[in-house]
Amino acid sequence: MDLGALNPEQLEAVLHKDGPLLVFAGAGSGKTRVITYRVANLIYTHDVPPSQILAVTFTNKAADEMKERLRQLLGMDIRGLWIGTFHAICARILRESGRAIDIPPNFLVYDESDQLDVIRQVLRELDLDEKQFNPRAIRNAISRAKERLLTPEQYRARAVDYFERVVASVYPRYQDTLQAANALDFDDLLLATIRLFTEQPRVLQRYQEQFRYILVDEYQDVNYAQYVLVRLLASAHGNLCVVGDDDQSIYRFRGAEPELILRFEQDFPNAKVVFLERNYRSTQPILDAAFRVICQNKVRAPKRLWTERTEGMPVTLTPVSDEEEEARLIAEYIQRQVYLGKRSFGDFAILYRTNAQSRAFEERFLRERVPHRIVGALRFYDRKEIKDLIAYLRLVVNPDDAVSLRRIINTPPRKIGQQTLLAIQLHAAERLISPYRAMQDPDLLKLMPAQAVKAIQGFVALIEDLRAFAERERLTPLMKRLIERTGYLAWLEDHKDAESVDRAANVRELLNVVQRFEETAAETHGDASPMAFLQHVALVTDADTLGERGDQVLLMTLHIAKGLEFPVVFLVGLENGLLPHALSETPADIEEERRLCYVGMTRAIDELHLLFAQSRRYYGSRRWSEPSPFLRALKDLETPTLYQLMFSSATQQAQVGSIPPVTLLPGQRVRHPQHGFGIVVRTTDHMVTVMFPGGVGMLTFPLKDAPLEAI
DNA sequence: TTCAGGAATATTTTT
DNA sequence: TATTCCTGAA
Repeated sequence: MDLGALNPEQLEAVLHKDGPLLVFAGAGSGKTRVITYRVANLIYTHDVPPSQILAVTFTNKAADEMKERLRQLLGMDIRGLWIGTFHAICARILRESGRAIDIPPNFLVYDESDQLDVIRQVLRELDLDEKQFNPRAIRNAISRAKERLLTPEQYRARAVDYFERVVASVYPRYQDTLQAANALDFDDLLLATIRLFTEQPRVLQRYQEQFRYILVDEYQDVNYAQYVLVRLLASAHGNLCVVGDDDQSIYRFRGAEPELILRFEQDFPNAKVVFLERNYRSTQPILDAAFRVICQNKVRAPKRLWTERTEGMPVTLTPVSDEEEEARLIAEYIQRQVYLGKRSFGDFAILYRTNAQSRAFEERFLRERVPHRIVGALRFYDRKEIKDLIAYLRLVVNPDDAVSLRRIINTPPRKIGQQTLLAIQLHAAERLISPYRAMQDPDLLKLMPAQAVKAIQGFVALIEDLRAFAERERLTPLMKRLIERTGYLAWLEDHKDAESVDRAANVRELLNVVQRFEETAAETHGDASPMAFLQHVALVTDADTLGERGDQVLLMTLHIAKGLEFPVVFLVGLENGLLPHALSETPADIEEERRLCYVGMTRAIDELHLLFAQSRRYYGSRRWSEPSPFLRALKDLETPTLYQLMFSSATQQAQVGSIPPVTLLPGQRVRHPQHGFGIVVRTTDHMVTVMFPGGVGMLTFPLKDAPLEAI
């Protein structure tokens, strides 16, 4: 193993063997390299068996990449190594050892939409109006409670205001419903593992002995429950290495506690602390701009990135009139660069705060044939038709799954309507059995009309047929039979509209996905059971689906962009209300938004372009916006506009050519007799567009006799 | 029970 | 602007 490629700080982190270690790894500081070398060094130099190492990553993709790099680095079988997200690792522990606290190994993982379905159901039971009590807000409140390890009773005791009291009444029923369905939500995976470890000390001891070395990546995004879990596992031997960057904590809204990384030295006294501040990614101008933004935050560990790439293009800052101009300008810039042979499409990324912002780009790029890909907008597994088929599979694996049953009992239509379903659920609730069991209960059937009985029995026969088939056949044939027997594909093919054609294609694609899953499972972890597939479906994230990059412009949210890098980054929508988002109120919220801005800026390798629009469409109506207050930090920087950049290079290109002389170039400051000071943002052969501050906005004049004076 | 069409309404990031 | 919700007709 060649350690020569590491800088002194990286080497320090890699060579540290026993005891707590905290690595502040700034953006682009070679963090992944440090982590993989550290693990490799433990195995290679210190003969630590891979099975004694636990590495927690933030995404499944990060886990896969780490595995791959280690395999290359060590050239050996590292299958024994435990690498994965908190959720995946907890699920694995619970399937192995959950029996000890009465969790059957075939539990399902409920995702957010399953959770919402349960909450709506509970609200109905409690006769509460879901218009008045937003199921999403309740879900979040329950999730926050679980992250802080609060049981329903403890939560109730703390509930103060009306909303909290409503949550307090939903929470226990929600929990009972999940348990009855043999399902765990994301938070339960952690909660149940902690419960397992505290109630069964011998189980804890076993895992403590197994995981002699623990490594947690993205420690700044760890929540309280995850922190408790790590402490439980690491307390025996103290060989805990955490890696993170408080400046890149962007999941506070999801319960992450960036304070934990700042507190690490108190939690684990004698911890060695290493700062990785040398940046291998960006140019100095990019780092300068990013630092100016992030150092405005009050709560942060002082540090500053540096680089040897002292030369570079200036960061640009461009006002545009609206989201359409934003998209048009960027499309034009990209196309010029590509056609001049300077870049390919895959070098560009557009980063934004909210998914809705992708719309304008999508439309423009489609029209101008700019190859692009929107990352994570709609997960493959979130499509209705895929969710439906997955629901069938879930029901086959676990017939008590009431959420899935409700979802597909009448999809495709099989004459089981609202009335019938209500009768089934009522009967189930009375007898304390799951709806599926109720459907097999003669006591219920004898009360129902013959037509309904026939429909119900048909449905039960379908599921039972698939269950029997699943006993002896593998996943792919099971899925094939499922699609055929449910009549799902045939149902879609009946409709000839474009949407149904799309959906039918997705259904066929699902078969490919299943097949690929089986193949990779055979190569790696070995488990290709329907249950393993379901867990995979529940735990894969948007970032995981990024896959190999084609030669396409990538569009994604700032959250998804974390950990990635691109030669040219456009950070768009830098407006007050968008970034920072209007819903962030407290100073801590604003600091998180500023970190989000910082994360976006530090994704750039060579060029960083910042844009903000003067007005933007929100749900059909146009709204005016101010530039983001974060931009004030850049006021002393030399920041040309993208227009200036394009024009100066265009004039260079065409010096011999015939571009008419223009006096009012973009970026030129001008004065107008009525509107006063303004900046030229766009110049064509005949027209000039000027942006005036103070709500006046953009005005266009004929170039020949514009009432403008250059200043 | 199903489905079409009009009305209402949402409004951040996601393991 | 889209999606979801709701109503009423077949």
